[in-house]
Amino acid sequence: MSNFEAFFDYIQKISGKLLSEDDKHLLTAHFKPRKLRKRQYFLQEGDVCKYIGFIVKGSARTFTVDEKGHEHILKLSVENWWLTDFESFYRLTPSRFNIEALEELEILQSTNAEIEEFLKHILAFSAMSNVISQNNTIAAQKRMQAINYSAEERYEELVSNYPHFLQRFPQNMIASYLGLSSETLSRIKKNALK
Amino acid sequence: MSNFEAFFDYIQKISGKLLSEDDKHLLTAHFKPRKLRKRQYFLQEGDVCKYIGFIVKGSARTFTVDEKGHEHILKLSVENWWLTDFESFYRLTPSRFNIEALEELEILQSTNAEIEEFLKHILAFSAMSNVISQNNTIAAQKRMQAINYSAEERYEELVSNYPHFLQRFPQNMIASYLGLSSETLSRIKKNALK
DNA sequence: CTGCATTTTTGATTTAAATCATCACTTTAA
DNA sequence: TTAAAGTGATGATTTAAATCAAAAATGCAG
Repeated sequence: MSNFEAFFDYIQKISGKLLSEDDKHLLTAHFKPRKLRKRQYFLQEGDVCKYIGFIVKGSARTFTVDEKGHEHILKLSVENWWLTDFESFYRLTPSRFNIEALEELEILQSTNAEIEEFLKHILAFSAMSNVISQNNTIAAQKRMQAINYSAEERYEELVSNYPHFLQRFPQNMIASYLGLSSETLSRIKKNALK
Repeated sequence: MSNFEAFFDYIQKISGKLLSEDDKHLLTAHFKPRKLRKRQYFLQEGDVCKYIGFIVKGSARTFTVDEKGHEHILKLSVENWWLTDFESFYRLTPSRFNIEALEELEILQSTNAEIEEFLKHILAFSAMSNVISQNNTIAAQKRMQAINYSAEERYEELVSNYPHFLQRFPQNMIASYLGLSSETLSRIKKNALK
């Protein structure tokens, strides 16, 4: 199934190691293909996030709803990204987040217990996990700096890091992701053209 | 050496695994004790962060200096925390950060190449590394939410997560860590008393 | 204990960004 | 095909927090 080919390529590329035929069979046996329609929820606030999904096609947003009923997007996810609430997934605690498909979404999903097995038995998988952990740690460091950035600076950072997001997601989603009102983002874009 | 006892305890506690005598010898042979005086730099902007340090005693701050010459604290670190710029340390790229001792600082330090060896040969060490990665990923998720928090909310979050920081660090450092001016923090504290 | 540094508090003013309101335009759905 | 909902732009107003300025409190080195 071509879904899995992209997945295998991804693992091999990130880890720098090859998957054996046995590895591939093990992954194919335990990662379940799943489709979600636009607006469908992968995770709802209050539920334990039992699954982690590898995005084959489509996109999703992770968001919270505050006391005033306002939504705040924490993450926008696209192809070849992992989809989960790591805290809830690792610790089996109820999630504070919602994860919703923004477009028709195709994922390969698995459970915590299965992931533990892959880590133990598939060399490329655990190497990939380490690389992703490093990347996450680095991304976290960068994110921490964002507190001190102005609206313009946060926008500029997005433009340079994820330029394709601007085409792919509506402006109000981008604004929410940047922690801005959509009016402010609209004005920033106008000024940026000059 | 009692320095190492605390370090071993930490590894065993976090990993949930025991260190063998061989493991301990390997760690003792490669982690070098080092002392830094107050105000001394562990890392300067522009340098590659060659070391990772485990804090035995004391505290440090990780900060950047912006174009206007203003300092922004990204991280405050205390006993039993790791001290490094992970991006620079993992990727061997010049760092954008400064790391400075805030108090007399005692660490056990090691290099990237040595850490790789520990990960390969010491089961408890690699288990610890995985747990820390999970924690980092979760912390990163939480930090991302901070963008949407008001000054008060960020302060309240600090109070509940790291209450001892308030005793240990001067208020202007806390303010910088929260991304606030020290005047604003002073006013928040006054209001919070009511 | 004393005098100077640093840190914290307090007040007045400015500024960046949110909010509120409206309009135009485009999808989506009935 | 028409209404309804979603999206984006723009202007007026409000608000949270920064900045500027100066006084009080604290901490130390001699």
